[in-house]
Amino acid sequence: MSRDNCYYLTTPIYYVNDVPHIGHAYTTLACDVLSRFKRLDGFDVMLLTGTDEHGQKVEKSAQAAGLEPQDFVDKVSQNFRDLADVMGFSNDDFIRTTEAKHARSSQAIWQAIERNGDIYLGSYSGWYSVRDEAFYGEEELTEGDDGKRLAPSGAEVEWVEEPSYFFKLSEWGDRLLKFYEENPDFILPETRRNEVVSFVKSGLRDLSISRTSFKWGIPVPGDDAHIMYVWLDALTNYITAVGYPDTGTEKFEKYWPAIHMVGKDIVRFHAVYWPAFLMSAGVAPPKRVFAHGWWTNEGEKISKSLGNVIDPLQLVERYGLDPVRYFLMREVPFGNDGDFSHRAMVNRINGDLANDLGNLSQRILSMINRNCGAAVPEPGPLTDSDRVFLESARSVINSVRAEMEIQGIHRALEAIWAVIGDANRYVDAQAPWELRKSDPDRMNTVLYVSAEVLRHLGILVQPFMPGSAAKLLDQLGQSDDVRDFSKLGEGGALTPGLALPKPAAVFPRYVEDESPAAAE
RNA sequence: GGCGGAGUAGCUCAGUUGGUUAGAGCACGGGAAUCAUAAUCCCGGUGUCGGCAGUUCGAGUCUGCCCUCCGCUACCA
Repeated sequence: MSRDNCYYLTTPIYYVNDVPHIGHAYTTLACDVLSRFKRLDGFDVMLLTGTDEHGQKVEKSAQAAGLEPQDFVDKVSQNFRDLADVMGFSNDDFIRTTEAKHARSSQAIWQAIERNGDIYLGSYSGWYSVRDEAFYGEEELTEGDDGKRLAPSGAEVEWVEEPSYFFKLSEWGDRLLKFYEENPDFILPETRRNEVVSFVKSGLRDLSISRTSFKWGIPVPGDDAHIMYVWLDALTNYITAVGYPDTGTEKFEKYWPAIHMVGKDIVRFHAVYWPAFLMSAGVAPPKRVFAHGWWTNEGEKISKSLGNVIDPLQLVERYGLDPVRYFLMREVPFGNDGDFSHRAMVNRINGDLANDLGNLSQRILSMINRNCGAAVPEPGPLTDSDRVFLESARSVINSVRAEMEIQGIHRALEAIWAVIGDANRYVDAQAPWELRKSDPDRMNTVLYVSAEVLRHLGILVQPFMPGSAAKLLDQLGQSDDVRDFSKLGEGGALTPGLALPKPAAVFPRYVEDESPAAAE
């Protein structure tokens, strides 16, 4: 069992054959935000991402590129490390399934499953699509223009008949259902859980877990003619990274089991096959599988053939990193599908960021800068409304924490933004610009309270927008060692007299380029 | 076909175990203010809560039927 103050979160490992797109960025971003939150909250966090580098498709792509598979994957896996860099991801490790330790781990889990009597040799035949890495039934196929048979996805299929090892998944149905029953939050959101439960209830078939038709993979222990089926290989990365098969190590014991973040398309692999593999191998199943939704682009489904794939690097270039991070986490209830549009993006940037939070910090800090000698003012006695306002900012961490615990990322942001709304109302109601002449002491108090709330906001916003939050906290004179959640509340309160730098805009407005050239 | 989810203000969505005049944000209209990134604040909705019927003193919230959309899954020609 993992320790209470440890938090292990994984992204799927990304298939190197893909070019990184918004879906990859979105999954890892959510994990990054959750991880940063936990670190600030005092947890020992391990965030894992990486690349899935085996399989027939990779083998063929390498061949087409005139490269050895290893050289090919070395090259393309770099794309995903570059993405992590641009997006500011804070992953603690980047695993690659071509690493030696992963082959050892995968073979070990195979052997453990085998010892448990859940593997047998049989043979598999059927129509197989290399592109989809899936078998199809005869009736699902259509005929293409050239007479070739096509999968529902449009991919070509070929008749494959080969010996294969099977995992006795059919015998795991009841145990899986019992596990879901005893762990109602194992699969989130609930709608995905329902799907999985009904899938398992409908009866499971044994799972083919090896191939002989290609070589680019991890050999089956004791039978080199076979390589391990790509999903068993891929899923095992989650325990490889914490040291499997050495389960007695500190690393394994404190981190495993993990929370797996996945796209809704791969829920079954994570919520059915994977726990079954693990239980068979005598390893604890994951803590949770959270499946998020997909993005559309300006209302349209995203597809390569439509040519409307969203490149996260371009988004960052156009809107800036933190606005993109904020938008992706705020715009859509996490778990639902959502639509990306330029208009919605600009609304979030100018509304939530520039107007609400950006302008709030600017108005508070510039009043302090101009009227309080550029230093944190000395507060006088607090009024009831001061106290209520301060308390709401100090306690919002409780609801934010509760939401983050169940991956309610958008609701966590809503709670923070409610404080921002309160803050703007507070400043308006107290009108420190009038107090400047009528009651300077009271002005000092109001600005102190405002700045103190702003400090809380800066701290809270860090997981979502690390760069912007840092700028804000810099302007409040907060050193790096006073920015974690233990400093929320009265204990970390601003020290009167602390000199503050000249304020500068943290969230600039997005101004549309109105030039004729931009109108295309 | 089966299972599941959804259908609430122009848009995106909240609405605990059925109970006072159904909410938020955005958008839109009016006003105030001028510390601030032309930012902020206040005020403004006669929404058939998909439709019909029912249970109830009372239903967005429960029951039945129907319509539409989505997801998972099965099968047949």
